[in-house]
Amino acid sequence: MKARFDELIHAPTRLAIVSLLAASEWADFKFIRDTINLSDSALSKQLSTLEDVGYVEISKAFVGKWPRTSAKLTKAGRTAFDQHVLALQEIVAQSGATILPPSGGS
Amino acid sequence: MKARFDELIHAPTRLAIVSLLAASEWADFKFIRDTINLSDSALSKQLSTLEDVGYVEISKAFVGKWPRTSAKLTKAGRTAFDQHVLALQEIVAQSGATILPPSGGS
DNA sequence: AAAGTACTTGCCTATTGGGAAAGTATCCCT
DNA sequence: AGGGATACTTTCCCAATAGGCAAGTACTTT
Repeated sequence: MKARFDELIHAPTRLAIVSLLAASEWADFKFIRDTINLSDSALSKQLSTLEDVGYVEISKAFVGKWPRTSAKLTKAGRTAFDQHVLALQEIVAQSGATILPPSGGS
Repeated sequence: MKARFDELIHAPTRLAIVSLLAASEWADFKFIRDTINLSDSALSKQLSTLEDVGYVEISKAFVGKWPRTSAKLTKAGRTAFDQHVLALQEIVAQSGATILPPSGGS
């Protein structure tokens, strides 16, 4: 896998979102918002951004009577994340730190 | 060592600078500039920023007749970098990736 | 004297991220 | 039915940031 630094993923908030999604299959809005401690509007915008570039898939389903928005990494999103982690590995490796790549693929 | 995400270090350009400095004792201006491919002004400003917060020490010496500006991580800078790497480790660990901390101290 | 080295500083602009608040749509409660 | 709540989305606004360019500083080479 080729290492590719991804500015979009690197930004602190999106790094938190994407790595959270990398750990879970589907994560819903409230969970993400509360986990990374973000306002509704900020999260909404970041998810739209990530969706626009094809890194996340958004699902809007009704659970009972209530709408629930969930997000999941797309294959492209996971690849970009994995590559970004590799890029961090390369950058940080110079200092003596080592980053091992994700063990789980998509 | 406590993990602490550092926004200042996280920014792409400064992450490149700091991890470069983490690998070398002293690095001089031209070397950093050419390695991370930055303009003089941009590097100058970033080094000033890093110096202002106490993460780098700047040395201005004359080598022969020519001035040479060099930079080195301070202890605080190295600590902040190490802690930031740990913070990345924690974030990324959720996804199945593993980051090992730097092996070499200051 | 003119030009080059080695930066630094000021000016400007483009982009970004986030909060606040209003908007949309639906639902629960009284 | 009206009021408030849930679950977001969108608009408005602002503050911070980064980088390029150009000018400035200080000294050297030709």
